[in-house]
Amino acid sequence: MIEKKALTKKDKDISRWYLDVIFLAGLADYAPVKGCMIIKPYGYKIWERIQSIFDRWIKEDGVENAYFPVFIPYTLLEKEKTHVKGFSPELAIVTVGGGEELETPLVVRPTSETIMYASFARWLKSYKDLPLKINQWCNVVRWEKRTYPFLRTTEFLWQEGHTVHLTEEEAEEMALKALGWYKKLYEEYFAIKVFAGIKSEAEKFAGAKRTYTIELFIENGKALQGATSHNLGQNFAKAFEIQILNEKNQLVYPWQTSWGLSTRSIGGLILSHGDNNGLVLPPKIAPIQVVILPVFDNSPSSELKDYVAKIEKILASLNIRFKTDWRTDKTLGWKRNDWEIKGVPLRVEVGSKELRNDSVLLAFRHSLEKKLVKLSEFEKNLEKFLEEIQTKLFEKSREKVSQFVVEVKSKGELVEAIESKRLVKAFWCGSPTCEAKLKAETKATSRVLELEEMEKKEKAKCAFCGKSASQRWIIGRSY
RNA sequence: CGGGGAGUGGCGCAGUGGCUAGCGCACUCGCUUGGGGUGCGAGAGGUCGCGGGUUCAAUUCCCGCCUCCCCGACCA
Repeated sequence: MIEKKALTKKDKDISRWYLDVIFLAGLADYAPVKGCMIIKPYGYKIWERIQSIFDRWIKEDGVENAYFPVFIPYTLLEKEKTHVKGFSPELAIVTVGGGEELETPLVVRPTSETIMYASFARWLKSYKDLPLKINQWCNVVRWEKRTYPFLRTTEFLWQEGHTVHLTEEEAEEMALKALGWYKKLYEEYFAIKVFAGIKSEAEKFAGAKRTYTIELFIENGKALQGATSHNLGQNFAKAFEIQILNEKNQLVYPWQTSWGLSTRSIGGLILSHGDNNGLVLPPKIAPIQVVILPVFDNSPSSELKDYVAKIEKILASLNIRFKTDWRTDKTLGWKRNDWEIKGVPLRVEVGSKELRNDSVLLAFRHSLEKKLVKLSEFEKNLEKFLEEIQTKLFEKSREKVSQFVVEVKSKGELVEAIESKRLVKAFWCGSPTCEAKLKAETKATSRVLELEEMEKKEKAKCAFCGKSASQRWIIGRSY
């Protein structure tokens, strides 16, 4: 194996590796604005895959897409006090427009609760108008002090779903449903094992009653929040005076949710499956599932062209996303490396040898294994091969997670586990005071209380402060 | 906002008080090669971050400023 020119080894320096992969695979590029990035076509295609999958699910549930302005009057943002307090340190504010000082500064949206709910207040009059389910695919801006491509950029793309319900139960059900979509997206499509559950008081969204989260485990021992879903209670309804008449002709505040998934998910995808040769994309999310690599001298023979056309026809009939690499200005070895860095799940090599005995050479990206198969077998088993890759990637992810999450009982064990870059599962009291102390001493915070754990009520002691605790939380450092 | 580092062709870097500022990668053209990042030749590309000072002469020394990167506190 030839040493990659610029790709750092993943196990040697995961941060450096991560940046190398992003640039070498052509996912993104730096932008002239600090903290912002350019998402290049190959990276954007991944986002489009995510969009098409998720968009289908929400529409099936009756969610409708809409678009609200990127500018939010500052006065509007101030209406929900906890909300503005949570976001004010990271706001970008426009004070000049058309060469003149603006009377009311405009905030570049960090999220759209406020501007949407001001409209909802005007739209909703009756319980018959409910539930209202609106989603928007857009960009948002949060002026973070430290940025990192995909994982934390000043501007990022996301979807934000916002719903309004008559009852608390319905809103809670919606928040959990959205969480379920995210879990499904990560586990079944990204092939990443995740923790789905609830956030602690200290970690929840500014203005929410309750925040649900999807947490990913990353090999450097950190946890990455992959998506969130909030049960907003009636906090925003009260702040924005959303009032409706119920069946008994009483004026009531409805119950709301909001939930989001951002381009950060692409960062999680890169980190979860990538290896020393670059990106590894699961077939269900890969923009290109199969790359055909013809092998020839000088120029391809007409026989080879016909043979490749035959393979292309098979792939098209199976609805496979594929590409054929006819480039002549790059050598075979270069092209192999290129597709490996790009993480294409399956490479199909065909040259005179394969042509002669009616076969194709398959190279599996996730295992780096090669296999010579008859063309007939290729056609028959291709979908199975792709499914197997998908399954194996998920199994691998699950194993990695179980290996790195350790259960601890005492403070000593907890601190030691965090120090040795593990995520911890432990009884924890959930109090903000305890969490602040935990963070000060270990740099770790509570990540999530898994849904299955929420039901449990055991008599135990908090592993950190020793006060009574009844549930096991996942605790660790975060990205 | 605290600590550290760096600004020199597109990218990564070297270098020098003086005459024509280099190297690798990438790029263009020609040939060569092609089953794991091929090799050769020719070529294009630079206000040496900005401003000031010292000097016969500054990319090089001095002062100021700006920007970026890394490490911490804040975060989808």
